Amino acid sequence: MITSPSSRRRSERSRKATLEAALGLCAEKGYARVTVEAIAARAGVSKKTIYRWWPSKGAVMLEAFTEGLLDATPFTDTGDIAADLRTHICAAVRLLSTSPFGPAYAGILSEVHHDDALAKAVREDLVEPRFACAVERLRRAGEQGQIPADADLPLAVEMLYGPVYYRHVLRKPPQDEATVAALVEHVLRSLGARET
Amino acid sequence: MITSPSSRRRSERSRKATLEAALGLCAEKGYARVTVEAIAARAGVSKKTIYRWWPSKGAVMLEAFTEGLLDATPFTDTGDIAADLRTHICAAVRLLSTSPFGPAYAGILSEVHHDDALAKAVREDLVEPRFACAVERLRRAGEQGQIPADADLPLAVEMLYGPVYYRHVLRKPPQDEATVAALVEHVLRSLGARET
Amino acid sequence: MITSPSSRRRSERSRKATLEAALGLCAEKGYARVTVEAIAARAGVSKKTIYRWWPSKGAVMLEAFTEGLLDATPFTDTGDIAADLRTHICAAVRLLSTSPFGPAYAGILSEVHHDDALAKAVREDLVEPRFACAVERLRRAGEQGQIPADADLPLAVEMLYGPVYYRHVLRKPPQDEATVAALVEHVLRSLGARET
Amino acid sequence: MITSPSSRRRSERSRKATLEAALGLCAEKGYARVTVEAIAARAGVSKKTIYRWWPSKGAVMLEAFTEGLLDATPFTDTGDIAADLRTHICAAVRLLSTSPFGPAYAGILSEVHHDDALAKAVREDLVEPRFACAVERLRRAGEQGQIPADADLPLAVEMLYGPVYYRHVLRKPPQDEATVAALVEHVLRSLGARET
DNA sequence: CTGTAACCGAGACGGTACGTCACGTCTTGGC
DNA sequence: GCCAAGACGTGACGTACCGTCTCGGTTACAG
Repeated sequence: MITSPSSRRRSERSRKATLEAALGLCAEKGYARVTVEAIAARAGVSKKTIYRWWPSKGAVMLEAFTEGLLDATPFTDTGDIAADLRTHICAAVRLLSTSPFGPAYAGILSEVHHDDALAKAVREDLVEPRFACAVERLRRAGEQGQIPADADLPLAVEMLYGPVYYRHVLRKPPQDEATVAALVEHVLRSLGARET
Repeated sequence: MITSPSSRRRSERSRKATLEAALGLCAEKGYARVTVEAIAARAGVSKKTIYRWWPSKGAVMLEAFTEGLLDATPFTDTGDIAADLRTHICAAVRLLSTSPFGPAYAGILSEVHHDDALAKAVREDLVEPRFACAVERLRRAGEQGQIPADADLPLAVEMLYGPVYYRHVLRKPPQDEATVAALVEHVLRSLGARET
Repeated sequence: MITSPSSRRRSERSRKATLEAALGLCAEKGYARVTVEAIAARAGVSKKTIYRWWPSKGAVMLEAFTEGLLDATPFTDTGDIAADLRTHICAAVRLLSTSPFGPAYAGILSEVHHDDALAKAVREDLVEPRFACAVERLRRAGEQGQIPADADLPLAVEMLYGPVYYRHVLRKPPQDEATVAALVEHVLRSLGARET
Repeated sequence: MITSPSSRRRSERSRKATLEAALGLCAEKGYARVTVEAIAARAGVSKKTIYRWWPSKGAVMLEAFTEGLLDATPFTDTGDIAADLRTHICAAVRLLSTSPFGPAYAGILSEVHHDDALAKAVREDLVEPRFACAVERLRRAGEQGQIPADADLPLAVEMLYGPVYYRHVLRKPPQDEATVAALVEHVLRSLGARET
């Protein structure tokens, strides 16, 4: 984690209020217009306290975003790889279409380019675990014979997530369910999966 | 264009110097640490002049980036759709791996989320024209029977560009040529193209 | 004069419009808020033209003020020195209470401290001629026996004008007629004049 | 005072450094060329801090000037009204001839015309207290029979200060001691004082 | 009676300073 | 002994004018 995970002395009240204020302000004024000053003021917390526990606004937002993210996009295994991928990608798209999570993640990504620690935290705490989950789910599909054993699974995952990021960072309208379904179908077909 | 494209009286010298300074500073200190003040100082141009012709730092960078982009990633038509896509995507990946263009584009994308005018300019002047070129190239491939006539071409283009954006915004290592080749092959296969 | 006195080619229309705009703006927004840009815009004249004929805003204002001043505060000689001084001082006080002349003169004085040319122009074109007139009027009064022959006339003039400047620069309420009358009477008495 | 006189948290170090820098720069480059930026830079203080405690450059200068003024021009009471007035006026003239106080006060006066708060502060904190002192000193002289009981004391004070302001704002050479002596003598005589 | 040169309006230009904002650090005093 | 409150130095923001400088267009003398 980018934040020191805990301290006996850390005030949970301050932590909660800070994260809540951060997301709230993000929803109201957009990520870029949120300042540490404003978060502190809204949370009734001093700037010093924020800087004590997080290195930057991005880190606050990442923690807030992550807390909101985890249950929103579960990886299920119903035995139907296409359906599971559709479910997962749809959930991700839906989350990114939702305020404040969409703007928050966009903002976090925008800081990734000049904040090495944040970049590391995003990749290690957020992206790679879920990437690995997706690969793992495909691997099981391979074991079940739904896709060839030698399929290039990381490439497939990139082909799934890529268009989601593409639309999000360019602020294009997010995929609807049919588009997600087509995407999943194409990706599976590109791996040489049997048609469903 | 986000800038009024011309004014008889506009000083070409100032324009050139500004764009050059913007890219130079971006290479040296990173997009986020470039300020309009610094661009003005380096270019020997007044801040007022920059604000007269561009609404924001992002707009300056976009113009500079666009000028550098256009010849770097041409769309060729050699008759071999796979080869042409490889060529194009490789060029794009290579440009994004190159300072100052990679950082510049990442920075531009980071402003897209809070700058509507810039978002519009990026989409209309940069993304959509090239997206359309790619679709058009695929359409011709369809006419030549290299891919099915009813293929979902926009989806294919998103599957091509998506992973490039995905890696770029997450600061993952860019694709190498083999990965690009695999990507292109998978996308074509997902469309139902005859194997080459 | 601080301005080059004339040129055959000089546009009288521009000159008039400039002076008028300067006084008008001074009345509306106060001397300090008047800018050369605004004068030029209001007068329908280019900044270049203003700078061609006047070295500074203060010089424009001085010319405008002087044109308005000269007939406003004549030196009469009715044979009664006390009455004539009252008339003159009252006229001066009244002019300085009048927009835009009061603010304009206050503004000019405020520039005198950092503009040597303007200081010289104010003294030579405005202050000293009128100072000399006052001394001369007192000298004639001395010849007529209204005040002693050896009176310190410059000191007397300073005692007359001084309080007017004092109130003006401190933005105290200007003298009313009775106060002017008392002032004149005191000054004459201080010179050893016979009581009237 | 134009400034809130105190705040428990205000840094005395910053306040001192600011006032000192303001006077120093005023001496070196003249009031008009002093900028808040330069004061901040020289004092090692942030502009924000200056604007937190003073509303304008003029207010800074006024505080600096006032601190320097108070002991420079005391009102003594030796029992000899003429001598005391000479002493006081000479001290004032001398202060106004001294850098940076002369330029500073001239500059302050120049802002009085477009800054109502400053005008009020100058009058209330600077001019009127001293004016009242002078009237009071004259009143005691009246009690002692040095001047008539019904003399117009405020008018007398204006006749004393007026010429000092007159010369100062017009940048005429300041009065020498003999001129001050003559002025005082004339003013007292104008009140009907017994000759000394 | 027609060049041609000065003047004109317009406004872009390189600058300086403005007054504001947010940063991240530091200090104080109350709980 | 922790924390809110907020002052502090720093530095960039976007704006306003400065005074200089081209631009074309117009005007009015001089050849």
